[in-house]
Amino acid sequence: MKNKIPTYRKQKGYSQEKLATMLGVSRQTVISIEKGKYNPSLPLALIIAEIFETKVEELFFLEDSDYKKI
Amino acid sequence: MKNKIPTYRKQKGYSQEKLATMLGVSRQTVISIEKGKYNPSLPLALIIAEIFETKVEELFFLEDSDYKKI
DNA sequence: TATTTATGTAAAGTGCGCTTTACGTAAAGG
DNA sequence: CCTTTACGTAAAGCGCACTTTACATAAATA
Repeated sequence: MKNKIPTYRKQKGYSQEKLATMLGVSRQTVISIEKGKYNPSLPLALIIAEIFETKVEELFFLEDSDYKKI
Repeated sequence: MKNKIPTYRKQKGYSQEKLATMLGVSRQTVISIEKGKYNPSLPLALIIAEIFETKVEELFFLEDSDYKKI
């Protein structure tokens, strides 16, 4: 899964740590999600979309590998 | 998290097993997600929304308990 | 130069998403 | 009746989402 979180985050002028605090997760979690190391849970993805005033589909993108994994 | 999956599923005339096959997951997974026993992964949620031609936000709803858990 | 801010990696632990297998129940149709 | 279809519960196992802690680097600034 790829995502546009860094773009939206910088647009708002948030650091990774600031965003982590707003989301109620660790800074490591934000880093790992931005880098695509793993996928956020659904509740977390919904909250991220809420914070950036957009939709989950606008922020996260399935890749071929995602379809195969499930 | 609550969801509208049963409604959309019945609208399409799919059994839980049929939906599970389409999603590439087990029937147990569909049952558990519909009943709210646990949340689908983000890739799975995106694929479900795709199948029902709607958005993740239309299908899944955060509750107070979700915000507290994270 | 020393410190602060922002970003990144690594590694070990916990809980949950999803699987498989098995069993139970109710409705519908042969 | 008997079988099929659809839905449901239970339980054990695996891998990943997320945590915490520690350490590293580069840029900005005092």
